[in-house]
Amino acid sequence: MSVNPNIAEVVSLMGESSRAAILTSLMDGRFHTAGELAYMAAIKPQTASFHLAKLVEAGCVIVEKHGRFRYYQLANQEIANILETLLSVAPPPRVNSLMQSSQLKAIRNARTCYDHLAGSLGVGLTESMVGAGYLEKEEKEFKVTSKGEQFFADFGIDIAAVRKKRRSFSRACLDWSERHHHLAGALGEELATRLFELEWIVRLPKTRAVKITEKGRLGFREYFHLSI
Amino acid sequence: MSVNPNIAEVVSLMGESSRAAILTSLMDGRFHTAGELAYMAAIKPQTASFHLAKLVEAGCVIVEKHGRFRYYQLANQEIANILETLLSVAPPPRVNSLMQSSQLKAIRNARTCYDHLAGSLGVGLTESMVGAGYLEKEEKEFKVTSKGEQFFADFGIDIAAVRKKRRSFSRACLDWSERHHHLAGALGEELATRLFELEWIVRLPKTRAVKITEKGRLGFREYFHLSI
DNA sequence: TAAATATTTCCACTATCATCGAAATATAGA
DNA sequence: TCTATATTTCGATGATAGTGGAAATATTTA
Repeated sequence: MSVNPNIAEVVSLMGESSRAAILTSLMDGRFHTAGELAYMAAIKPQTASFHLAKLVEAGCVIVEKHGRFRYYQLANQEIANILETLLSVAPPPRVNSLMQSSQLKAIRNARTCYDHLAGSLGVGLTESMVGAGYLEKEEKEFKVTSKGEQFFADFGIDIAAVRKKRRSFSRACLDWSERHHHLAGALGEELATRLFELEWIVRLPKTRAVKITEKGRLGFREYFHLSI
Repeated sequence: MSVNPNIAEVVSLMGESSRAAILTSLMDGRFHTAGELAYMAAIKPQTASFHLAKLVEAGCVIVEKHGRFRYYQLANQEIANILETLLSVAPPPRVNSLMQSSQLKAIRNARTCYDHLAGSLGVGLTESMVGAGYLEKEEKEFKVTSKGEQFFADFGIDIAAVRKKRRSFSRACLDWSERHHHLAGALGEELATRLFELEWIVRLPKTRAVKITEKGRLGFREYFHLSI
């Protein structure tokens, strides 16, 4: 229906537990099939389908059809932002088991936030780059210094190409677990992509937590002076 | 799953129209009786009571009993912030009458945000004090300079006493209508209180808009170089 | 063509919940 | 003590909406 998401509608939609579970699952920024989302929200596929239709209708979620699968994803970064904000507002999850406790630890430690990195790692990287003079914190974004331009180039990221993308270049995103800002926007995405490419981090199954590899541990120490 | 904070719980409370009306009424930062809130939300007292109990239970609202009255207030500044954010997210109110249009103008011009000033006046005052070197903008708060200490003392505000309060001293709060930061926290509250005391501003009935008096117009020009 | 899988549509059931009348409780004032 | 007022509790009602069974649709694979 409407191309632009009606944000008020979005908020009321997120108030329902099953939809909230679906959206939270989508916060990893990846595509998920309807069946996966149904499983993750612990509801039947029909019910998930019902909710997903509403979410698509409201512009919260987009869908791509590939064969008999339908892949769902958050519609855009703005939706992810609202969700992230609401996550920071919501009470911390109840910990019922050791399993959950370690999952929670993992997700606080390093996770994807839609398309960029968040958690302790995301904030740590960002602060390291600010400390090194590669980035400068401004009101709502990070400015890349000339020293930073060089750094990103060395790191294999083409700043000029990233700037051309039709989205905000280097937004500051508030981290719910750390309560600090981390790098988001096109540059944040590019950095995350590069780190996956370098295999410094790998995705963990069934969660948006990411794991820092041994290669990554060394890399983060050398390039970002982060001891993991 | 369920290692993520439960966003549904908090959001669903605010997503219901009667509760939203109650909370919006409470955004003026004052205490209101249950009856007042019922009237403002256009529901029967029983219904308001039902909603208020939920809001208290969830920690959104606090209540104080005085005689046969129960005075309700927003629980804390954080709740006010969330509401302020959701208001900024919601579509602008439809203007059905000239009356509403002027009310909207008034509320954009100068209003209370829980306990401090917001709107054009709140942002204007803050920027004036930053420009004059009384405040310095930091990440999430404003620092009072030594020049500022003197200014506030002259203005009748005891900075040392304000610092002692068990709350954040001088937070920066994002303004939904102006999209700029304004002074909040204990100092923001104290400033607003002082301005009411000086009768530079007065509360308007049934709204959180405030009116700038003639005395205020002169005062804001002289002390803050604001032409109203 | 047939079978299996992914997903949706249709439909009926059910639980939830906002609402409000009636009654109960609490307090102030006369 | 009696009355008026403020508010809550109880109980009933009605509407909304999440849910999942059954069946339809679409697509892949054998």
